[in-house]
Amino acid sequence: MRLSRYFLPTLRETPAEAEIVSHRLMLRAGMIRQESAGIYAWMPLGLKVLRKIEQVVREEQNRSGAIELLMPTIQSAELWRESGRYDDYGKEMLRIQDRHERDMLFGPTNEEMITEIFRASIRSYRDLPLNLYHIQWKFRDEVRPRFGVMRSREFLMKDAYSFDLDKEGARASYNKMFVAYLRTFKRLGLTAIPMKAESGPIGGDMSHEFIILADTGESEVFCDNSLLGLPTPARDVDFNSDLSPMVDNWLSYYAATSEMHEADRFAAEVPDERRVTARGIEVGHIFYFGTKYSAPMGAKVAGPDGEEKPVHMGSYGIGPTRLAAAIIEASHDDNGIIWPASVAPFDVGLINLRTGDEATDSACSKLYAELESDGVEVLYDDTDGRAGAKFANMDLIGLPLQVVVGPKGLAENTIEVKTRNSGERKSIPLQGAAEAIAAMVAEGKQSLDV
RNA sequence: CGGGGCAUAGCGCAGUCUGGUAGCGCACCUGGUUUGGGACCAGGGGGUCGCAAGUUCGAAUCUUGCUGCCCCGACCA
Repeated sequence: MRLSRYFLPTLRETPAEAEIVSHRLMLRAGMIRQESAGIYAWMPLGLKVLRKIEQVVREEQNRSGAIELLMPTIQSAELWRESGRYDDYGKEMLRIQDRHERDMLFGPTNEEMITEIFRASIRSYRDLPLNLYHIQWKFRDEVRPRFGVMRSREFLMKDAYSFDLDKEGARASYNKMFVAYLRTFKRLGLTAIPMKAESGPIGGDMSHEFIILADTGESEVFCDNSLLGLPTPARDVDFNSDLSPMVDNWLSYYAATSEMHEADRFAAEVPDERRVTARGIEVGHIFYFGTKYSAPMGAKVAGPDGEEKPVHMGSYGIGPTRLAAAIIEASHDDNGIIWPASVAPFDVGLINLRTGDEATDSACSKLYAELESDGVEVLYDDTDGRAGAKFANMDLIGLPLQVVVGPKGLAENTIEVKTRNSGERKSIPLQGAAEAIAAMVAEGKQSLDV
């Protein structure tokens, strides 16, 4: 993409309302624009990031055996009256009426709808287990939205719903999501720690929040330092095998949010030097809720014995919009964003230091074409701005590699490559530059492609 | 929902107390000089001063009402 033809409204100054660093940087980098309290438009650069996050989430959901569908944003109140939640949900639910004065709502979540879809088609345990997910916009009318897309009213959520004949089956489904989540966050360049969470009215031990550590996190968390170094489940993990040893290993270390924290246990179980007390951002939440919806809504299947029973369900959420902000919280410096390779809106920022200079223009054009044909996504700054402004802008939007082409280097047949993450620059020969850069891009991506 | 604050050009702000031609920096447009870490000179465009009523000869400024937004707390992916 040529910057001169792109829509990238960056800001040199920080809008006054932005409190935390991710919000500031997202506004300055022209990723988002607030349209109303807690409601944001995603500008081209932000959308590219969002789509890449979605794609990683999607790939790992699919790998685990979950199946994608797409449910509507607007739901009928009728469904929610069946489960009893229409009255329970409170003001967070945005209620609307259509022209026939039917009660509708903008979905804050989809348990009722997915249960309705399930019960319409599935009758037998032979069709289980089943895990259906979608990535769809949600609306929760938060009392006080804040921190940009970190806590917005409208947000994108991947929500998966598992269906099993019994609790044992549900636990296996739960473990699949547990492992898929570990892989998902790792691929996004994050270290997410599963922490025991409020399990709600069902009780039991099957509810975990996935938390990343960041100074601006909203809640205080406590965990064993050992968790930070645990290996991520491998790409070829067999999701049909018994995953409980793997999951149990993760759960054998102490980790809890402040609501679930037990100071005595923490002190007793975790040696002094391994105790971590930090702030955390919740980026995922998984839980089992049994027959909470299937029973009242009549989602039943026949078991091997021919007897019909309500299915056991779980739900599993990840917020891609929140993740975009969370990744920035975890990865930035004074100059701007530092995107992990897996979600960077472009792989390479190509900077032409002297537009209008024939040699520089043609070297850039050639490099640009070669990289693009190699499948490298390039944002080519072909504008006639000054060097300093171009560097600053490129640092701000945080592309992993910056390729700098100017008359000085070209005089010696070299160009410069800067790694955003380390700040390291090196000159490479113009000859074969595209191949060398493509290799660096591939290497960067591979490091996250666990 | 309780407490606090803000609303003046795309962004950051001054002007409001003490009513009298709506300003500054950045950004934008034109021309020129520049060009390896946010250049310089000259010229220029852009505002129902959040909305509505009121007071006044005259309101960004005073009064009242409304709306939007932000922050702190309680609640949530």
